[in-house]
Amino acid sequence: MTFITRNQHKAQGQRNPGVSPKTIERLSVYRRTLANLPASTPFIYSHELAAMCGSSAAQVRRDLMVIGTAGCPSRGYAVAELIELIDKRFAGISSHAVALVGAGTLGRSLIAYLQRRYHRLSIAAVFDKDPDLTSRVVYGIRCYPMGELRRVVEEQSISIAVIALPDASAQEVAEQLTAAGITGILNFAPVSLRVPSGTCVVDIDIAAALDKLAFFARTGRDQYLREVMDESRDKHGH
Amino acid sequence: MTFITRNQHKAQGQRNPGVSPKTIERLSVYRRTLANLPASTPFIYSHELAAMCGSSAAQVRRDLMVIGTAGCPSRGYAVAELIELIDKRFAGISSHAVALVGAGTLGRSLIAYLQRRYHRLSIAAVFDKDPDLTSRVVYGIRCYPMGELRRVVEEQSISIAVIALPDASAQEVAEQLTAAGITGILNFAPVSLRVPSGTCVVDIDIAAALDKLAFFARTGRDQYLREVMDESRDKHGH
DNA sequence: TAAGCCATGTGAAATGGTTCACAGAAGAGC
DNA sequence: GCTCTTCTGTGAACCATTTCACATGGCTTA
Ligand SMILES: NC(=O)c1ccc[n+]([C@@H]2O[C@H](COP(=O)([O-])OP(=O)(O)OC[C@H]3O[C@@H](n4cnc5c(N)ncnc54)[C@H](O)[C@@H]3O)[C@@H](O)[C@H]2O)c1
Ligand SMILES: NC(=O)c1ccc[n+]([C@@H]2O[C@H](COP(=O)([O-])OP(=O)(O)OC[C@H]3O[C@@H](n4cnc5c(N)ncnc54)[C@H](O)[C@@H]3O)[C@@H](O)[C@H]2O)c1
Repeated sequence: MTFITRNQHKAQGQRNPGVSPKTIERLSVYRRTLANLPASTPFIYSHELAAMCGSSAAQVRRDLMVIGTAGCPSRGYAVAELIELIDKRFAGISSHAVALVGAGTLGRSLIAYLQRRYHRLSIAAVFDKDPDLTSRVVYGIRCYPMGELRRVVEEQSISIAVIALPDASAQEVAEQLTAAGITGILNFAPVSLRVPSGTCVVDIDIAAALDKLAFFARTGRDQYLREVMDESRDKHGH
Repeated sequence: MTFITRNQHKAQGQRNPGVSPKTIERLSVYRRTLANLPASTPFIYSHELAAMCGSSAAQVRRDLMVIGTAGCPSRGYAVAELIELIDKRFAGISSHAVALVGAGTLGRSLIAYLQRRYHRLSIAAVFDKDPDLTSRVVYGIRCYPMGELRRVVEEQSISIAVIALPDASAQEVAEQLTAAGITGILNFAPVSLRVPSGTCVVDIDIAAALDKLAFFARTGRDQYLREVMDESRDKHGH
């Protein structure tokens, strides 16, 4: 959930010609959904995957084009092969080690979550300035003082960091991170980070998400009417 | 951070003719940014606000059109007036009380966050099935057993809920919520919720956000342009 | 009062993303 | 083997969002 949208997203380099962020996000969801499938489902149709992911069949097929699809009519896609192809598309290049900065309420919650449920990337190190936390082990991960950031990031070839800091510290720490070689930041602080070219920021703004929800999820029955009216025009293919 | 994108978002009713979700999200960010401005800044230019929010001047002006702008050349926008206009656009919508379901690791973190830093909407009640948690007060908010959901939601006119539950329980609880009258759900579980028409779901998918980051934040210096991606897509019911 | 400057508000163009619609391929039934 | 059905892969149409570009008008300076 983010919002920042500077005027980038240009060339995206030669490396990934025109793969849209939306597609990448959905591929991540497809990957997770496929991995949770029981072994009794070796094949899947685009419309089935779409239903499971809240997407549309055409959208799924279009997304799968970027991984070089090999679906077969009258059978669909081979689940195992699909997972492999998605992984290949995501593979390589950046290291899989992630740094987390800020072991407060949110930070600890994220450690618990990512350690437990997520396997492509994992938190390799936690940093905090609070001496009560540093040099301890938080949810099984070593928490370092900020002074060690550069060293640990370099030693472990970390290129991605998560910011879970008080708003006022976020910009300052973002600068330390990029100076240490971080090229991707997942930012939970509701501030707009200014980072050098070449660094990628993804913001997760929970307050803005709630506002959006409040705006669109109006109460009352005229809402209901609206949806019903929409459905007359809503084909919802397959 | 989400992904789901059924074919809704049509007319959006007569009430909000064609206000895009992106615009609403950015208005929320503008609102917060303006509110944090020192009193010594009574006026602001679109390009200044854009810089603070990581947007562009044209984007800001375009967004502000939906609130009926009253900027003045050579002075910019009156900050107080802008906040008031944004509030008016958001106002009258749904009740400002939010229910949180699931007082686990993430749930408690969210309570702390929303109580402390966010003022437009606030958590009015927490629900959990764990008897150790219910009937207690968590971070200053009463935690009810699930059986009281319908009663409390009705009594307090709650229309928005946050789901912070184990993945396996999310769908089942989403159904209880809509049955109780909830029309908007902020969903942190990485599952695609199926909800009746008229219910709006906003997903926050942290794993997908990290994958997206890993994909675009490749290491190396051939990436010249900063990449910023966005956002959440919302889904109304089927 | 006039001239220069600069920012707003907004059509219009550009870009990005989704859906449509159909050709072609593969299995099922006969 | 032929036909029927149903799905994939994809150009093209469609829709949404962003950016451009400029007419307009307020403020300042002289
Ligand atoms: N708690 C949530 O659920 C939640 C949700 C959304 C967004 N956020 C945002 O996430 C951020 C963190 O929230 P939180 O609730 O975890 O805050 P917190 O105060 O609980 O934790 C912040 C941590 O950062 C550490 N810290 C502070 N300054 C630092 C610095 N300069 N360098 C290194 N470490 C430093 C502190 O020691 C503390 O451990 C905030 O910006 C908040 O707005 C939080
Ligand atoms: N922890 C995080 O930072 C984080 C981040 C992103 C997403 N998530 C997702 O958020 C969800 C919750 O994560 P968590 O770490 O807080 O889990 P958790 O296990 O710590 O908490 C879950 C809570 O839900 C309650 N619960 C379980 N089933 C219930 C039911 N049927 N009705 C009512 N309450 C019920 C449990 O008693 C528990 O208190 C998960 O889907 C997780 O994938 C968590």
